[in-house]
Amino acid sequence: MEFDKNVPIYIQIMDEIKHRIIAGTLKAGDKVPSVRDLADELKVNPNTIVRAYQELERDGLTETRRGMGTFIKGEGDLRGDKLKEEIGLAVARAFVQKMHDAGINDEEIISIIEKAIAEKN
Amino acid sequence: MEFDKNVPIYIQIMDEIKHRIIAGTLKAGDKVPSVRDLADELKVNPNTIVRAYQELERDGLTETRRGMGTFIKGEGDLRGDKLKEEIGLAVARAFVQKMHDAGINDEEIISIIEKAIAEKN
Amino acid sequence: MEFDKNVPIYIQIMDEIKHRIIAGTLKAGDKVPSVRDLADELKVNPNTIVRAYQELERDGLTETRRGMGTFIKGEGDLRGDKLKEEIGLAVARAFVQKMHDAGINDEEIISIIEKAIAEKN
Amino acid sequence: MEFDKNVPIYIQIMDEIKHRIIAGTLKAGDKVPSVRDLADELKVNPNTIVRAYQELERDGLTETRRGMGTFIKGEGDLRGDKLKEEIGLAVARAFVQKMHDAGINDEEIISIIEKAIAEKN
DNA sequence: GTGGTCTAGACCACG
DNA sequence: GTGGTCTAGACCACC
Repeated sequence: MEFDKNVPIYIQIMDEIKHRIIAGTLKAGDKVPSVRDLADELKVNPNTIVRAYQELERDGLTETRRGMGTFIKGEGDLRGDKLKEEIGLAVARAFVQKMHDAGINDEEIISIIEKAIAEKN
Repeated sequence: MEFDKNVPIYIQIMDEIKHRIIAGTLKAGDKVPSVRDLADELKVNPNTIVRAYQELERDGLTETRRGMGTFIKGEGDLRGDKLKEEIGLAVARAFVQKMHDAGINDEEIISIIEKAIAEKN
Repeated sequence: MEFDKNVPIYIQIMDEIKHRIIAGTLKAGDKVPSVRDLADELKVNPNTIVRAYQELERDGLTETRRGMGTFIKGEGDLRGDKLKEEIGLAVARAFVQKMHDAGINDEEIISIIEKAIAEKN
Repeated sequence: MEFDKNVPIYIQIMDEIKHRIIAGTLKAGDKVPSVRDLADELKVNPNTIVRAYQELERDGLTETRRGMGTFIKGEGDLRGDKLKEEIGLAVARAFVQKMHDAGINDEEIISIIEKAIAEKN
């Protein structure tokens, strides 16, 4: 895993975990790597991992059991699909707001998005 | 004007200027407020305004004429519409990237955007 | 049984035993569940149960008889009522201290408590 | 300021700030000492102060303005009295719950509290 | 073994 | 000057 140096590493680790939940690689009840193991693997300081895990817990995505490790929290409705929807919608709302602020109207938004997508492929 | 504390104030000021150009409040040749005036108006450190103006100039949107102030640069194609397109596309590109990272595919992007728009109205 | 993750599990298990004594479910001379049984029941590491039992014994609430198990110790004054009083007073002392620290005076404490009680019913 | 070594220093710092808000020593809009200054004063690592301030912000009690410092956030209703009430009630709720769990009824709670208060004075 | 906290000291962007 | 992040390494309680 490579880090974008413009965004805090702990945020990128959180994102990675979220992506894995969405992708289904991590499911409710699964154990996440221990702080030390992941720190070694990512060549990152353990404190950085701790912080990422703590923030994930604050977000209600994981649960830590003392002395046992950190686990994906998934009581029924926090499955990948739900999370994907949540994240996606939150990001989309911010995006639409930004576009409106820039004086771009709804139809223009759609057409610009399509342009951006076409461009990427 | 209220600032989003997650993004540098000078960036937000740059955005504000751009929005005014798009909206037509500021047109090519117009004089932008003096550093001191704008600092007072926005209750912000003058240095912050200076930096915003410097970056706007670097972006080719303004030009400073010695002893006269800072002006909107308007040589032909830097009119509002062009700028609007430019900003919009840049924001859209970042947005599409973020959605892809989250495992959301192209059709889903469109549908989520439509949902976000509908929700706002 | 669900655990409050801010307090050690072995403490919570001790509390549970104490509550059972107060409630009368466990009486002097009764045998406490075996370490293995309780560990299974509570889905907890056996070491944790061992520690809870050790501390209960240190507190004089139980005694272990070699090869026979752990029993509620009941010599005269360690009946439920006495224990209830003891626990209650200890908890109350800590509570009053915390409220004083927060700048809440004695009358306010009583009135807040009454509010909290009313709220619960 | 002396620290109780059983509770995290950053929590104790948070409590201290809360107490000062309740006492009126810190009012809405006031600037809290800079991270470095407070770290020097308390002979504590700056990171510890940073964490305390960040958690206070998460709790909505303070606001940090980039490059300017950390300030008490107080839009109308988060004055000392309100906070006092909030903290007090939260603590009281937990206390009442604990007492009920221990099989102590409402009247007993009041009488025990009075005993604990009398004992302190 | 696990996570939680702290120190010491560094570098960065922002105002 | 300010806060934000990170590393390196330590100690602790808990399971």
